[in-house]
Amino acid sequence: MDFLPLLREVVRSYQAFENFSTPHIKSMNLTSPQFDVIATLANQPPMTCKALGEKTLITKGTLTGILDRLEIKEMVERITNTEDGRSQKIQLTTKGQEVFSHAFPSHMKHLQSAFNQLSQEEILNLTSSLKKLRDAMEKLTPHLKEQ
Amino acid sequence: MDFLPLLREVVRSYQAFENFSTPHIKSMNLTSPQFDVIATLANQPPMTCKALGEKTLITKGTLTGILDRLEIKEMVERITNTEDGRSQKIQLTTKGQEVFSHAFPSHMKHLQSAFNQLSQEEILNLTSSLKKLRDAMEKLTPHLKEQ
DNA sequence: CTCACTTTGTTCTAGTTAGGACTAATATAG
DNA sequence: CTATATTAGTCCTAACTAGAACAAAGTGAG
Repeated sequence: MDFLPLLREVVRSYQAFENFSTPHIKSMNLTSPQFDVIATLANQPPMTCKALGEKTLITKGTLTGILDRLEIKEMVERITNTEDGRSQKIQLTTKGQEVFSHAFPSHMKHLQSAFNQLSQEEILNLTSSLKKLRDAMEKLTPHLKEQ
Repeated sequence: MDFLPLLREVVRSYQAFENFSTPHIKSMNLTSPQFDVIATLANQPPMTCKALGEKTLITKGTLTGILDRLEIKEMVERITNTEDGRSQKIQLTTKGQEVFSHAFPSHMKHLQSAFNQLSQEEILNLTSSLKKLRDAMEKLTPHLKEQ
């Protein structure tokens, strides 16, 4: 019945993840959302803002600014969508792909050093327990009109 | 060895928590960090910004702005610290206490409806597994000179 | 005591963040 | 076909976020 310790731990472990992950991403001259966008676009056909937002869990108003900054850095470009005039498609530039090919493996290695400390079984159990908690909350969350 | 599903689930379940919790707090005319500060100050002797930041996991630069807004709303006040001229002590005003006495039980009830869906055993297991993951990351996080 | 170091909180900057108003384009009902 | 509704993305606002530079106050070694 006492869920407060779990609630605190959810918040704290998420923050611990951010504190562990973010400085490493910063050291490669990216922000966390920028890294997220690049990793999502990599090795994929160009996708719309909507699709990109759904995959990264970044809302549209936020995504515009992140894409603006990645465009300035010439890592991403917006191209016209011939199928639908309302939207554009987003894709990595050559420079964006080069950044990805270095930053992604490097960051995975960084993360691995932490996750390594859990057994495969613990990882699986934790994943499914978290999903159950997430489902419980999502079921009760007033929807969120998908961006 | 494949930790990506867990990583995704940590991020997603945290976001699900935010999406579930935040709208309810907003409906009481507070932001999540403001609620957090008020709940931390309630039923406690006045504390310094430093102590408040450590308890809420809000860094000092951020905390200044949050306290400014809570002061404008007259829910919190900064009082001089007679023991140390560098710092002040923060405390709830009478209005802040009144807001807390309504908002806190109401929000706990809201959260309970989600956490209720997990058994006590699941809650305990999840809490300790998350703590283990957090410890693994904190151990490897370059310190972070405690604000 | 005095100078160097540390600590506390504010200020500043750059970047998210969500949500709502808005425009342009598409889809749909009649 | 046409008026209406929906959808995609941008812009705007208010707030949070970390981190670094800063001033004021306290601490400690000599």
